[in-house]
Amino acid sequence: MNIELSDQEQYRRQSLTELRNLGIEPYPAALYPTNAFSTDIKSNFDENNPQRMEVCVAGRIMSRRIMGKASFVELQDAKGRIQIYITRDDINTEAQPEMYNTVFKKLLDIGDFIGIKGYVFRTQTGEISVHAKELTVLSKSLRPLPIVKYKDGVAYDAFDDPEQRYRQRYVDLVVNEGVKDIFLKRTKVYQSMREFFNTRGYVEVETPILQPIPGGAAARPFITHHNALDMPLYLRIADELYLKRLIVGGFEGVYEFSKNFRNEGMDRTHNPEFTAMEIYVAYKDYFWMMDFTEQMIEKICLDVNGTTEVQVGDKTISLKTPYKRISMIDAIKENTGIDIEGMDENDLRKVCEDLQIDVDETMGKGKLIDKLFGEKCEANYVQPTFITDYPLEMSPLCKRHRNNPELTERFELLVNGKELANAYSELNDPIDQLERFQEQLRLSEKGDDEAMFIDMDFVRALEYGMPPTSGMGIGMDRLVMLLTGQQAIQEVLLFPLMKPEKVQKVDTKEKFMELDIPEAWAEVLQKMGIKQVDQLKDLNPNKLHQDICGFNKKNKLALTNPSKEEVSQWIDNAAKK
RNA sequence: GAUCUAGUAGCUCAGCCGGUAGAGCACAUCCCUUUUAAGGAUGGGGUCCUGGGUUCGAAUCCCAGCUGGAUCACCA
Repeated sequence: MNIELSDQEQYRRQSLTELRNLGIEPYPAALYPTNAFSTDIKSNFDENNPQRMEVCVAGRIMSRRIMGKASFVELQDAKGRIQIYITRDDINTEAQPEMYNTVFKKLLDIGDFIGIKGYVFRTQTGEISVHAKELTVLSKSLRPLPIVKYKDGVAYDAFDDPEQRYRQRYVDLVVNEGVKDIFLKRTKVYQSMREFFNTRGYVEVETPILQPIPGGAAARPFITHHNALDMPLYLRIADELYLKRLIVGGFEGVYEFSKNFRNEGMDRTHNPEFTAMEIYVAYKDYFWMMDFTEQMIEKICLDVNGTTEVQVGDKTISLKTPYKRISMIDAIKENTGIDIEGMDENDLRKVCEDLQIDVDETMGKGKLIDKLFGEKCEANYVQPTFITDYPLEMSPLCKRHRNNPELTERFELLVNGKELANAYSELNDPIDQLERFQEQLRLSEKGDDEAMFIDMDFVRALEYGMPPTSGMGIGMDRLVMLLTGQQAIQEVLLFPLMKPEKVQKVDTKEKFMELDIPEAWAEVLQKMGIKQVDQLKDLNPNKLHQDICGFNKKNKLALTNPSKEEVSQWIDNAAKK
């Protein structure tokens, strides 16, 4: 028996063998003809119909209540749970007379998949259940699931360690109520957004994830290497520049759900890979895009939640249109009382210092204003608000404001004090674009490691001419967080990035035995945590001798203790390896 | 990256001033035909995260590390 397995795992493996001995394959190949889901059975049940509803269901055993010759099983399928009533005389067959007492009661466990054919009825306590007439083993589970019980929506013994939940999301999905719902809603958000774009005739496209120049955003990229071309490649940080090339190419509107990768810190709102949606529409400006964005969000919220209100923590947020619109300068005035209109870099630095905001020499005018806004204003916009007209310097891909050359035609949509969407009237003047890129290069030389690279092909595309265009990007993960009331991005990503689990290498018993260690003692060493023969060579022979003799005594193994000389010979043998 | 905090049975957790490790669920054995966080009785199960140190003695105290979480920093 494998010493690495817990007793429960060993029992389950034993049951597996016994099932096979009884002629029952625990992992059958044939399809199982299910014709009903738990939730549908419950909602379609009609007590007054004298005709029994025959069903065939399949799922995982989540709990068992065994009462002698009769038992109740909670079966969980993709949509929910249904109770199964099983009696000995109903499921035993001539071919398998031990179906109830041995197979069901002894060899099946919580977590196993079974199929049930039977009819729907209501028990004396009123629960709609399936009366089993036939039980089929569909898949044996060798690891015990965490047992989570629910009563009146309260979870008992919830499986709630975030590390285990994210690493073993499959377990989280099986045992924790509501986790699957978040991901079903995530899919609905995508469906709803696609529908919104598709009905307007915009085209979903795919653009490169491996890029020679990571453009379209200010962020540190992941770098990788292409062997055949012997050149560096970057994982995309945004798809903006590619989508605009498509507008140059003559598409009216294009959009993409873009997996982006940014080599930055991780926390409850940042995962190294995340999904943004970006859309670009020709002949529009950012005013049009504000209308478009708020309509889109309202629609998605209604489709997903059936209401325009969402609850995030203790805040209720209304996503009903129209949303407040305020310029960045007015927002700063509104929150700090300071009018920064017309200030130069030095004035702004002084304002920041007066407000005790950390600033440094590498920050240009744009970054200073951004920082000022971020520190003093952003968190105050809980209800959806469009902040408009950002400083030129921090928006190198955005068109200059039609009335003020210091500003750009840009907005961000803030909800719950955080950026949700970002949009421009896109810069389509190729000469201005090149100058802005060059300004970014100067910032980069000044020490701003997020300043953008110059993408000359993108400039060349603009030189062929891009129609006036408005573009918008929205963080899909953040949107799903908002619509599901989650406070951590890890809760809306099926598999958030985690540091790799450390798995200790385990040498086989035989490897220990090669060192002239008797089999019984090899097992003892492994049980004591010496999993690899390499570990032996650094040990003190006296201490090891005492330890293993002590282990023998403590665990009443009744083994004959080896001599000190034998033990030190083991260690010598290990050192020679 | 910094600070704080946590890691004990398959799961959720107790375990104070250092003295042979506990509970509930799960599991095993036996009894029991309609129960529902569902029966009853009995029982098995632990590298107390890892490695050092202090001590006669460490799950407990100290140091370092690993892995989470929170806060901050960073961050379109």
